[in-house]
Amino acid sequence: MVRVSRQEMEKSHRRIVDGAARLVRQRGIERTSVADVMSEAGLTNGGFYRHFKTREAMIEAAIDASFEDFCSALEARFQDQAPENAVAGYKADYLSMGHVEQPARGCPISALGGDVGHESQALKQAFGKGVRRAITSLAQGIAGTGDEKRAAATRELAMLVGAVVMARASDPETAERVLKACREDACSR
Amino acid sequence: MVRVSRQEMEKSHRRIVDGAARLVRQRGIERTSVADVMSEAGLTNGGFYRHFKTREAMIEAAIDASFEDFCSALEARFQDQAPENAVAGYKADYLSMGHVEQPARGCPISALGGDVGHESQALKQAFGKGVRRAITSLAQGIAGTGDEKRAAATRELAMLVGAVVMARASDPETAERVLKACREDACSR
DNA sequence: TGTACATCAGTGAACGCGCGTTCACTGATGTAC
DNA sequence: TGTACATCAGTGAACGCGCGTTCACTGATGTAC
Repeated sequence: MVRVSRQEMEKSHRRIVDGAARLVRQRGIERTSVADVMSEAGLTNGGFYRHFKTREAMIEAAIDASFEDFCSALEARFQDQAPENAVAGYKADYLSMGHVEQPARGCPISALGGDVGHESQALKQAFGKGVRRAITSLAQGIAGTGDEKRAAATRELAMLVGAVVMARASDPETAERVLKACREDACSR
Repeated sequence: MVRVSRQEMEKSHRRIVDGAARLVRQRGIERTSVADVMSEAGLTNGGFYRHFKTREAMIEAAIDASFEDFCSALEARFQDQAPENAVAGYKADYLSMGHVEQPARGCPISALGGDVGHESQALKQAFGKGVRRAITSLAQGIAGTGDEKRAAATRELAMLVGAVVMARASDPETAERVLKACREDACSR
């Protein structure tokens, strides 16, 4: 089988993007090769350029997909429960060893932030858009008004991101301590 | 000139480690090649293995040197001024665009955290040691007692790290907003 | 609806290129007498 | 202190290897009549 229908091609495309979104969060952007992504999608490397002009274009799609994955889940929390509970649950999940050990489906900010810092302006633009969306979502569950609400959500998110980045980069014992300290945050409870 | 004296060799070693400590923070661990580091030290790639057994051993030395650089500067602040002023000054510098744009001499946690998350246990151990040292230093300037003091310092550091990671990975406008929101932190003032 | 033909999704090999590491070599340094 | 020799810091080329990208090719899909 060589050529597939347009429908099949769209499915392939989605498999490629979804796989890339998981792989970049798991392994990091630089350790995710075109061949890895294609193989994950059940394809071979040669066909990649029917879907993307360059590897960087795929990375951008993967960043977008990661934020879509993650932010839509966060937003859903606010549909299902009271704002305080939504934020509390979010923080508990975010600051868990499960999240630290499984970045593939987790927050793209902690998983990709360090990497994107060394990437092009185009990727930073895509990432910044995701960051603003995450702040907007989180602000729904924070007390305060207008700008101050957004600022408080930004600080909250910064603490979560910093905690998970430190935890992932440290030995397990230090990681646990960092998470624990941040779970005890009295400031926003 | 081919062989140099032991004194000269020690100087070479220091140049290699210091250069590596700057390069990894500037470009990231994966984008820092052995040849880059040697060239920065005024040497050629072939001589590298007189100084380190593997590239990873050099990365570990670079992590240690980065934390030494950074933590000793932080500790010096507490020698020179009152604890509250020391922390306030530290936070202002940390959350500046200057720090965001110049990672080379800045905090290794925000610069390397994302990278080290994908590295070996040995590197995570070295990194975790640095994280604990940074927390200990910062705790000097935080109110509270014992464990709670350390926990508060950890949260503070997490917010700083998260803010700079997000700022570096975002477009400039988003970066400025994130930094500003975190500078307004009312919690620990 | 059927036929003839152009299109193009996917294959698998090949291309340069940069990387970490190895190696034979050089000649000043360090040491033993 | 001088001499003879072993050591070894640094050089520069070479090695495999994995990577992003290109390419000729295949044959089912989509289209025009």
